[in-house]
Amino acid sequence: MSLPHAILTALLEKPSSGLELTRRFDKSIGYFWSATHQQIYRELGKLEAEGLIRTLPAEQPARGQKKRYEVLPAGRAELARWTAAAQDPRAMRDPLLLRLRAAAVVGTAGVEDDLRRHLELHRRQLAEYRQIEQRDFPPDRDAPQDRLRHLVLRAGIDLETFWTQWLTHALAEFAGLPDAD
Amino acid sequence: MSLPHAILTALLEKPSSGLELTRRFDKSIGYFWSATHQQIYRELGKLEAEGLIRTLPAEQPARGQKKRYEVLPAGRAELARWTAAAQDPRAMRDPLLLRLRAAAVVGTAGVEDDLRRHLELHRRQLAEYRQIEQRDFPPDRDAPQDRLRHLVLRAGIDLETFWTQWLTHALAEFAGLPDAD
DNA sequence: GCCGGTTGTGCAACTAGTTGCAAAAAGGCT
DNA sequence: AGCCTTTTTGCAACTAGTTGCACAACCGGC
Repeated sequence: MSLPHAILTALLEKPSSGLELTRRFDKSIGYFWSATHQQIYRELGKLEAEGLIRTLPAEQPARGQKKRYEVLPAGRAELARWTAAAQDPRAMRDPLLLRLRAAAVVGTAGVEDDLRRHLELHRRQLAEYRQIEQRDFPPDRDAPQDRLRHLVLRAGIDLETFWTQWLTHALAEFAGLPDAD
Repeated sequence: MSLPHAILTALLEKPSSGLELTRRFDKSIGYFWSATHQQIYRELGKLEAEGLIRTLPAEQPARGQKKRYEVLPAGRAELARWTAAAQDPRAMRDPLLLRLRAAAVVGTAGVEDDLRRHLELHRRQLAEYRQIEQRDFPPDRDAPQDRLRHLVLRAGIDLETFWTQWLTHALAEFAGLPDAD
């Protein structure tokens, strides 16, 4: 039940059309909660039907026409409610770790290359986060909103750092393993 | 498409009934790929229909009767194929980080308590992993299977370590924030 | 010998997320 | 004006995961 709240957050940060939201879910918010444009359009429809958001009037509404949405008071209230409510951490599901478990049983052939590829991807993501940090969070700014957002970005940075380190370690381990069958 | 392969891996490690699998998905494999018993039973049916696993004969099959499954050669081949195939890392989705983004907009009321709760949960999980490490991976054992499984466990340990550190840092940050509204 | 809890299996209906495709509008080209 | 491409929105059908419940067997106590 997080997608609607991700959208409410994004719209509160800045009212947007479906496509603009889609773009923003490819970065920023999307780094922590990814979504495709179909999910977004469908959810926008639901949220509007529930009275949590509305389209900004302005232009005539027609197919292929930009519709900009903004959050209504009820939407903000719902987001505040959800934010304050306790939630259990979601169960982990990581295909890569699963694959290594499988490789322990059926052999490691082919895995190493993909580990290298993943390492490269995580390095890239880490570099991107670091760039954002430099751009958006210079040392002097510390309004509460900035500190919270910086905290979230920090989690991203530290997670990518973990993956690059772990993958490096894993590849070193593979180098010491007998040949894959 | 990972659940069937998680099950194949578990069954190769040890042939089991549906319930035994369910129990093992509450620990071990389940730490990296969680699944409910309904998912498991359904998938066992599919895998059997596809000829990747079969029930061990032995007892008479009846409702409420333990059925033990084992992996057939086709199943092992499919698992090897999947293990070797390249896969993209899955997009991140973390409700907690999303909540902090939302909190930056609608206020931090109520979040802090839940952060503390999460910290406690992650600490517990970390302690459990460490115990497993001590029990299953004494310093001298280093068969390739053990090294791979240890590597996976290490990822779990490092991830939980990251979360406890990050949550600790987050709570410290909260302490320095103006009062939540 | 049957009664009630536990064990083991499973169906049905639901929510969440993905994939493939298409249609309306806008803008450029000639 | 007519055509082509890109932008923006959206439907439909699918796969994956969750929730709630049901039903049979088995196991103990009385």
